[in-house]
Amino acid sequence: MENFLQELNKSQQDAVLYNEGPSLVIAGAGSGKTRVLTYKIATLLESGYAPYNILALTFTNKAAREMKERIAGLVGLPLASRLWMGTFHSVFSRILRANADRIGFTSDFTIYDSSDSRSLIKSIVKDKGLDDKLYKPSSVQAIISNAKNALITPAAYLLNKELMESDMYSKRPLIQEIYQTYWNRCLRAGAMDFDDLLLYTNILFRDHADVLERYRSIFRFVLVDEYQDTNFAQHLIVRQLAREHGRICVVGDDAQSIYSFRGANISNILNLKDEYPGCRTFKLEQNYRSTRNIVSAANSLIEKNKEQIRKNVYSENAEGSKIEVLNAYSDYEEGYFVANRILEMHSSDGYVFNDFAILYRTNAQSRIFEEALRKRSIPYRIYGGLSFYQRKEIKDVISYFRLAVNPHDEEALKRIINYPARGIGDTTLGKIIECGVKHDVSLWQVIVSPLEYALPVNSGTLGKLQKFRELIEDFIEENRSLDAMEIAEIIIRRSGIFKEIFSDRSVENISRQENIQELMNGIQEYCSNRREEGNEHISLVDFLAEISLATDQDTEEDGTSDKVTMMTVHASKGLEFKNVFVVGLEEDLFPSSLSKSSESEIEEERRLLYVAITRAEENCVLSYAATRYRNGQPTAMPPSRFLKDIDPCYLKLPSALSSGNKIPGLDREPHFGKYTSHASIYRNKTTGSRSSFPMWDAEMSASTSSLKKVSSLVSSSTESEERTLTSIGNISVNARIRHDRFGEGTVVEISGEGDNCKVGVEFDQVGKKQLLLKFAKFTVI
DNA sequence: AACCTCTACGTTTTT
DNA sequence: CGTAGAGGTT
Repeated sequence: MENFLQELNKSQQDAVLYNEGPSLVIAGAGSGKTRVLTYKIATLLESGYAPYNILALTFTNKAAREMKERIAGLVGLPLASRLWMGTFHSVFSRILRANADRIGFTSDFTIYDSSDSRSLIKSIVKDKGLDDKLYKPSSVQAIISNAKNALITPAAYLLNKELMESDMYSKRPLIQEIYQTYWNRCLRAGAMDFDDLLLYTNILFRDHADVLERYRSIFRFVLVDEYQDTNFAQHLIVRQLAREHGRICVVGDDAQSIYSFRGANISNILNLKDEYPGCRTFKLEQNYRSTRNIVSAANSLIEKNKEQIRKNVYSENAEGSKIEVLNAYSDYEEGYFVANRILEMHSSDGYVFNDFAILYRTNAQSRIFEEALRKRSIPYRIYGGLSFYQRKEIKDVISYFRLAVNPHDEEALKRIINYPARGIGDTTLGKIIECGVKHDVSLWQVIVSPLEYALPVNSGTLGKLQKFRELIEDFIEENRSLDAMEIAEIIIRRSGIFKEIFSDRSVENISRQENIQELMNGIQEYCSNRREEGNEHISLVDFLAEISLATDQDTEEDGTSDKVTMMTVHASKGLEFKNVFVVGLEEDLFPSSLSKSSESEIEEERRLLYVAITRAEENCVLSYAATRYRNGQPTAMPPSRFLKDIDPCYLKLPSALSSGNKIPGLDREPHFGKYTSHASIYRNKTTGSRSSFPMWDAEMSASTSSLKKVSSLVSSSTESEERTLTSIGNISVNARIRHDRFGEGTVVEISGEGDNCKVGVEFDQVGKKQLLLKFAKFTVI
């Protein structure tokens, strides 16, 4: 134990060693927060706590996994793996499964992801004959989610004057009714959404004193990471578990609170001392991650916020270089600048690609950087966007899994009742739903007893439904005895998915096959991991429970590959990189146009930038573009106000336009001129003439607009029924082309017409390929 | 029921 | 610009 302590500074030691009462650790960015938590848990274990007496809550699976690994390194895996450690959602879903009967569920309940719940809301709005423009499923979903986070049930909603009046004002008086129906249908389907996991935990603890008592005595010590991101429901769960005995340690940084949009409330951490009498506060202020310059720059930014706990984050590392500010004419040029800068630093400063991250405000920005990096052959990986589990073919397979575990699962059933096609169309499904609603039973119950519920369908349809029922019952039966892997294989074969997807090798099916293969590998891996931990029987339920709370952030990356990381700033929290590019620093993007209505929203955006900058260890680059494609339109973008919040003495401003310490564009309005000249660049490209910017010529020759030109010529040639198969559009046999993936090659044949038009190309590197003109991305050279 | 075309729509962040 | 969803067509 002594040697642990030597690796900690004084304030870290104090925080680790004080375990007699409640404590709050305010941990500045890069101050070794995770280290304190892991050592604290190790200390608790040494001082006699059993691992299962310790509850440690995090916000991401990744954070939980990393911490578990580090603790395993200190005390060994057997001990570490028996800690109650995980995200709020995963830990409490476990507890809910164990006590499901107390709250009207079974332990096999399904977890709806946000698209499941949106789809259910949509279906309810439709059933009630409401206008889905007014009752937009996503807005209704947000309202319901907020209510749940505030622990307001449908019944409580009805009694809540404020909410009901607000719905009246927005001309949507029936929201409560939708909420009530949503609630009932989830209950009937045996399903919980993300918010329910926290809400029902609160209900469980509130209504069942014996259960609460039991968990209070099990969790003799409670630790919570990232407390600034807790919402009311989470805060209350923690309070119920820990306030009485007061053995709690909460870690967080108010300066890094960036999730208020989903109900996180900074006052949970700011007011903690009032809730836990005798609470001691420890501040970790030394930053070990970043250079002095980066820390100072970040400090000068966050100082502009009014709401915060004052602290003095400092670094004793090298001074480091200044934060570089890049200004580009356009979003494309921004991508080009960043890609270039990465290559420069890669070749001259000895960095590997893993040392770089590009952080942006919105996922939509990733596209341009992908393109720019791909052109320069810089390897990259993207986090976020649509996750693996959101892909259609994966959701389909998972839906079968879900039904095998819980056939009442409405969303899963709707998804695959006619996939693969078995003649049960929308009309029949509509009748089943109507029938279920009428008798207040699940869709599955209607299918099992169609006569009892007087389902109005003909005998042919009835037969099809019974065949479907037998299929699912077969899965349910097999699932009782088989392992996750075995049942998964059976389901994929007997459901007809295998036949559907693996029968041919068409372009789009190949990627589906790969995805399903990847899913199977995932199950296999999950099973072997669980076996290592000493479980013999690994059921499908367990696997589903795991993946319904997994995000693509959690998919294992092979640490061997050397790639630039791209992700949103939100996703980067808790990570660090040697070199960080924060891009798109423009008004209405960062800060987002949707977060400008109040000062507190602006402050949150400022914290977001603070988080982004403090990810950097050695170099940080901030970039912005004067024009950017927004909704298909090139739009003038003023630089972000945050650029002038950072003390310019920590910045290296763009040389070309830097006059003194001014940020180009901040104090004047030159963009209109630049913007128009840019619009003309775009025009020039489509008409084929050359722009006057050399860099554009070099970089944009393989642009999407020239691709468009090819395909538009192709379709015009089909219109005139032209069948010259030696040339089509501006492609002809013997033409040289460049393909994004396959490199350069020579066209050897042209066949088909219209959308089926194919070109055979002999590539220099990879041999002959048939390219479907409709899809292939290449340019004639 | 599958396929296609057209239009409308939206762009915040995530367990 | 890109997609998703509706609507129409085979």
